Amino acid sequence: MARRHTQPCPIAGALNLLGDQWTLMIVREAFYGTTRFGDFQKHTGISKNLLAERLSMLVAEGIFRKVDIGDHGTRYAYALTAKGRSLRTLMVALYQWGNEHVFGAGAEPVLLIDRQSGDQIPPLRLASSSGRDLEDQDILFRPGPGADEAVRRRLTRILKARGSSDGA
Amino acid sequence: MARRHTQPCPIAGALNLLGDQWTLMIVREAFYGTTRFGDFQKHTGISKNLLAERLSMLVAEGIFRKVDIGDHGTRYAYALTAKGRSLRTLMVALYQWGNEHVFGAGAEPVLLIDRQSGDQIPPLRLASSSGRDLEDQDILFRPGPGADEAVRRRLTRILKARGSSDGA
DNA sequence: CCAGTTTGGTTGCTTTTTTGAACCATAAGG
DNA sequence: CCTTATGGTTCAAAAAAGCAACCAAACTGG
Repeated sequence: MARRHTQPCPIAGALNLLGDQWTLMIVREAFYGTTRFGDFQKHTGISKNLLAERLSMLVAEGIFRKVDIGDHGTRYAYALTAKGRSLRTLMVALYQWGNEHVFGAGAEPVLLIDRQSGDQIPPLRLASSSGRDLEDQDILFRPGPGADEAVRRRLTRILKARGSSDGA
Repeated sequence: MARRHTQPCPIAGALNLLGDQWTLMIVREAFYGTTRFGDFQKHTGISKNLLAERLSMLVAEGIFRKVDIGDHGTRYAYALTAKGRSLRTLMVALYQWGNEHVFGAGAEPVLLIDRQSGDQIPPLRLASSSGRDLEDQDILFRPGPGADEAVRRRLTRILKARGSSDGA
C-alpha cells in the first residue's frame, strides 16, 4: 500500500499501483464482468480485508468506481472507469505472456478470441508509427518533461553506452 | 516467492512470477543495459538479500542467465534470455500506461523513442488478425487446452452472461 | 411483519515478507 | 602486499498478508 518507488519512472509508478499479487487479479475479474465484492472474493481467493483495502485504493486512484445499488445502503457494484478499462492492453500483454511463457503452446488455459472472426487475437505487435516492427535495439529511452536531473543523467549515460557499443 | 495462485490462468501464472514490486524493476534495469549485481542494486534501491533471491528465481525461471565473468569466481553478469527479452511488449505496455495514467500527458518521465525515426513509439494497438481495432466487447475468453473443468465452467458462464446482455 | 440469510465489511491474531544493517570471503587493482 | 570492489549471507525489526471471528444493515420467504 505504501508508495515504495519514488523515482520518476513510468514502470515504478505503475508498479506502485499494480505491482502486487492481487490488484491485477481484481482487474482481470472486472474484465470478466464481475462487479460485486463477494464475487471478486470468490473468484480470486483473496481475503476480505485485503480485497476491501485494494478496492478502496483502486477507487481512490480512479481505476474503479463504487456504485450504490439496492435502494440505499449495503449493496455495491464495483465497475471499471475509463482509466481502468485503459488497462486492457496491459492485461492482454500479460495474458499473452502467461500463455506462451508460463503455460506454453498447447497448454494455454484461456485464449483471447476476436468475437467477430472467432479467431485468436494475434500477439500485440510493437511497431513504429510507419508500421515497421521494432526490436530491442530499435528502442531508445529519452527523458520526458517529467524527468528529474537524476533520470536525465542516467538516460544520457545509457544512450551513450548503447551508441558506442553500436558500431562494434 | 511462494506460488500464491493455483488456478490455471495466464494472469495468475504471470503474476506468480512477476507480481511484486521488484521483479519488473529488475527487468527494466536489464532493458537499460544493466548486467551487474551492484548496478541493479544501486539503480533500483532494492536490498541485497531480496535482489539475490529475485535474481536466482529469475535465473531458475529462465528469464535471466548468470554468466561468470572475470577469470573464474566472484564476478558475474546477469543477462536476459530470449524468454526475458519476450517481456518487452509487457514492459512497453507498462511504460505507456504509467506515462499516461500515473504521470499524465506533459509529465512523462521517460519516453520511448523509435531509433530510426526519432519519433515516439505509438501506443500498442490491440487489433484483430485483419488489422481491425478491438474494443472491450470484441474480446471473448475461451478455454484453451490447459483449462481445467472449473475454468471451463466459469468461462462458459461469462460467455453466456455477455451473450445475453448483448441484445439488450 | 418476523426470522433467517446475504452482503460488505471490520477487528484482532498469526505467519510470512520485506527492510536495513552488519558481516564475510574471494578477487582485482595499485 | 595492502586496499577496495564484488557478490553475496545472516540476523533482528517492521510491515504486509492470511485467516477466522464478529457485526450491522438490508433483503427474502413465508
